[in-house]
Amino acid sequence: MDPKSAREAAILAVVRALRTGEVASYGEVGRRAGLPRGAREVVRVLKAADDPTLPWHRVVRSDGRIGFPEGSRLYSEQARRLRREGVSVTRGRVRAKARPEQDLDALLWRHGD
DNA sequence: GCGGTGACTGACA
DNA sequence: CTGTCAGCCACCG
Repeated sequence: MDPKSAREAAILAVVRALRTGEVASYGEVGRRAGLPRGAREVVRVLKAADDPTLPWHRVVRSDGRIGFPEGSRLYSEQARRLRREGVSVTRGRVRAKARPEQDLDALLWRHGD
């Protein structure tokens, strides 16, 4: 198989594997797909993807912010989809569901803030 | 081939 | 907290 579509397939598989309410950064998706410096390629693949069932909204920046400029159409689209999954989005900041009893947040999103 | 670009990132001020 | 900045890398004109 040609290596280009192999990379794309790997990235798409990683994104599709994200479960409801789970978020990952572009860089993290790249790493899981075997591309340690692939953040920008993840972006390219997401942009080019035509699959409407692809959960692209679960991919955000490494600092926990949404990749689009606040106020843009895609920004609100992503924020809406995330909130519908129980992910809070405040002032551009995304974080997984707060679970005081479990430490799921740290597990999924080791941010150490 | 070459320079510009971007849904990025980590480091630093 | 907010900004730069240098790396990064596939794509595009």
